[in-house]
Amino acid sequence: MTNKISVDNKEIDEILSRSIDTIYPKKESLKELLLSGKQISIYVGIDPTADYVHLGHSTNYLILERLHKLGHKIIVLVGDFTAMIGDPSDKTSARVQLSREEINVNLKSFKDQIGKILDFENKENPIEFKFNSEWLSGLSFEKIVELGSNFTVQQMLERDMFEKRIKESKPLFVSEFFYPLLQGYDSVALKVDLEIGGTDQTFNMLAGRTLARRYLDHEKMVMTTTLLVNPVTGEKLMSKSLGTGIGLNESAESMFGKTMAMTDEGVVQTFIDCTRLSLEEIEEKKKRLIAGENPRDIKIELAHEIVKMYHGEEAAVFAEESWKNTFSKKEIPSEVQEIKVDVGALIADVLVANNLVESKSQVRRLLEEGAIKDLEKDEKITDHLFQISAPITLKIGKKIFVKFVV
RNA sequence: GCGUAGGUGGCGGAGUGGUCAAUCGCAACAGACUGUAAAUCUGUCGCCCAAUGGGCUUCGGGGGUUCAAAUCCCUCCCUACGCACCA
Repeated sequence: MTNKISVDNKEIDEILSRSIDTIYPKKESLKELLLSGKQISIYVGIDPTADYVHLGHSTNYLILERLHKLGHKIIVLVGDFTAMIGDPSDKTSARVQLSREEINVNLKSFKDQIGKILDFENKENPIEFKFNSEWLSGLSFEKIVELGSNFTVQQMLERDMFEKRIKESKPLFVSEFFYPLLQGYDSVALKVDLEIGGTDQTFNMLAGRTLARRYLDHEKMVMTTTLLVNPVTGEKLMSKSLGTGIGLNESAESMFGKTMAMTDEGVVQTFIDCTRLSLEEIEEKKKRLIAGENPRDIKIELAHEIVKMYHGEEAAVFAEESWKNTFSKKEIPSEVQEIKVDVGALIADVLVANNLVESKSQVRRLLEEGAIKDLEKDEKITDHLFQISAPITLKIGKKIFVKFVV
């Protein structure tokens, strides 16, 4: 296959700097390779246990999109084998062995979400999918021992994460040492030229670099991308556990709302990492912020841009309108989920039955705190025996809106 | 294998027979203030019950002692540290 490779200097420079933390061995080497006109192969790994992809992940895919457009070969590696081993640091969760079907379901969900960024339908330069169980499940113990001889325990222990756990007298399992070995071996099996991942993957990706050199005498480069963090506090902006992650499969409204709820300090970085706007355009926004423009308005533009990427311009306009009406003008949202209930149903029962609130105790607290409001009458509901006898639109807490019809 | 210290709610970490649904911190949730931002202040934070009260299930698993156990005993599992081992 002879694909035409673009060597657009400006584009390549941007790929090499935008959202990039470090390039190994160095930026110049990769630049040289990209300018050579040769097609290179690039891979990213994904975890098949999760069908949840968030905005933080999108950074890598936006870079891949650019490389793909230049004509390079993209490989998505599904870590079905590594996922099967499970994360030993989280002993509470059982080590799940996913069936091929479950993996396929997650994979489809992944494609639906990432398909908004990467062109999976491209026939001329198709994006390839691989599963690492293909080569990892057949590895002999001998081979694994041999792989292990490429690294020292000291190297492993230097990892921050391990060092920290030793210092804190927390368990560190031998199996955790296998991770970099197996992930590194993926690079050997795939014979790729470049791997892209977040900075948290640095060690594993570099292990692959070592192994590719040993076994293939091949220089595999590594590109680490910055994680979305609050530049002031250093806290992760996209954290599933903190509930701040914005999933790519969320509705336009929810995506818009969550973006607006994001801290101001991360706006510019999010533009850089999660949108396709040019750096010049982003620079403009930054100037406006410095000039003292209300960050909220820049954030609205960000939210609009993000929603547009995943739901289209029309939905973005609508979501923006809807957000402004609901939260700035305090109007009743134009689109509210409707739930049909029986006449006389108790409010607590209904809210719990529809998973809007996790327990009746929680409903009771919300009622006591004045967090549940009848939007049409504009009054708080505090009676725990409140019965729904006529259609009613409720606001529960800050962001749940629901209409009950009888 | 031996010894020592441990295993408590989403996390960290108190509590060592009744006053413990379990101090406190973080996270989370709600209210106020706002821009559904941040910061700040206030409150909530196992589940269930027409309920200033009552019931149920929790403190690694199982069994026991007691009117009463997170707290005592037995047993099993798990972790850290030290000793031993180190082909």
